Amino acid sequence: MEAVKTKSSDTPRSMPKQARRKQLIEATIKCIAEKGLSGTTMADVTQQAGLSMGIVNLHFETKEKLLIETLRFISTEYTSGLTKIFNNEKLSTEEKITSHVSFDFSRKITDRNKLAVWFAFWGETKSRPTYLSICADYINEIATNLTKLFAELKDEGNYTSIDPELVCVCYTALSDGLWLDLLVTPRGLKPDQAQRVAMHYLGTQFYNHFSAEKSSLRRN
Amino acid sequence: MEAVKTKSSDTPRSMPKQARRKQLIEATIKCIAEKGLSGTTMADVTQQAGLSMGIVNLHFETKEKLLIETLRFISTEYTSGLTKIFNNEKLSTEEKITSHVSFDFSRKITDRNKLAVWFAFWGETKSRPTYLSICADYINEIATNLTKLFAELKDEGNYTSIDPELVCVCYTALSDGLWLDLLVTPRGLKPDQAQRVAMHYLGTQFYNHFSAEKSSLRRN
DNA sequence: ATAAAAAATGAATAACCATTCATTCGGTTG
DNA sequence: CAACCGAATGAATGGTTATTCATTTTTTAT
Repeated sequence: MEAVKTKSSDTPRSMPKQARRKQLIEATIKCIAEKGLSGTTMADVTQQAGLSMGIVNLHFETKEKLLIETLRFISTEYTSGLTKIFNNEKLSTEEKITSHVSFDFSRKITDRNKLAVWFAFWGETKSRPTYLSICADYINEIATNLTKLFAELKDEGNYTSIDPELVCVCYTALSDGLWLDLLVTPRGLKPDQAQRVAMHYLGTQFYNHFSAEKSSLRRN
Repeated sequence: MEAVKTKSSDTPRSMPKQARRKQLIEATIKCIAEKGLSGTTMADVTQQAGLSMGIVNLHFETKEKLLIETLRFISTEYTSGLTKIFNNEKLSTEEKITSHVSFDFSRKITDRNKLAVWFAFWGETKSRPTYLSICADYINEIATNLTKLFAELKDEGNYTSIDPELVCVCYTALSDGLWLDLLVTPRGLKPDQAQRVAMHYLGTQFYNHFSAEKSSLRRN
């Protein structure tokens, strides 16, 4: 942890409560990425935020609640981005799916700090019901929407043998697994290559909509 | 943590050193699954093993080294299983691939305790070079073998437009993502359904070898 | 300008936890 | 069976860390 991001002087006390909470959550994300979930201390987080020790307890009561809000933050960021695409009436079904994939592999989402946070929490879902519940919620929400999109495209394109639910499970798993590649082997796969791999799969299902020619691992 | 697995009386002092180490590693896996990586203490592990506090330091020197050996244990278990399949000369290429998939979704591998351990360590790879290095090693080893299998099947089946490397990346990511499904939503997807999803993808690539009819999410 | 309220501070506290090591235990050997 | 030796024990130690709260700083209201 080298330099702090934000000095107290940059963040007046008059700022809305919500903003300070966000500042602390972002410091938490950075700390989890740099020291791991098990190595992140209150001192780390507050120092990263450029604030003093007691500040987390003032705004979140306990460390555990800060962690829960951190998970909720990245979950909400993810689902709200996807919901916006899903509800955008200017987009065709095909465009919604393409946007969904682009979003999944956008810089904002595939930032390695955030990927590290996702995996850290996933690794603890078995022991913490609260984490599990938050994850189950966003997974269900996204699955519902995405399955609908695949069902729509199936109708529009007269794809008779497609099972939208299966394609949703498969795409989602693929996307999560590609995130792991981006986290663990940063010098291997790049986000745009990962995106092509995801499109390659969709191309196998909706061959008239998503061409396979752009799915090579190598740059065109 | 309810009952301890092994009483001291079951594990005489004369047992080989290697066996005691394994016993402690297995206790560690159980603890990580039940309390999370961040919540696992030396007292937890030794109690789970039915042994006394100082035992980990006696056999592993430090907690950190115990954790590293735990990651190495599950990595080795996984790669050695796959290597055995890859080197089995009685199997055809097609059978090797099917066996690989079966192994990926076998009880031994999709045990939720072990899945929790995988994700816990993945979440810390960014902050711990040792974890990263262990993961990179097994990933590369498996990718090399699996890509070879896909290249062989491509030749054997005259599939002209397949990119074996792409299929390997895609299958591996899919498999990891399905593990996440098995970990996070245990009441949803079951291992045999996950296996069908994986075969569904392979069926899109090697349609003459892996029929699509067995890829439904629902039971046949 | 002043008082009251709110936000933030950080030293002190209390709980927790990895590690140590003097002692005990169990198995082996002569 | 007695002496020995490696394995195991667990109470004690010392370092770490989450949380508290009396005090200080800043903002807002009058």
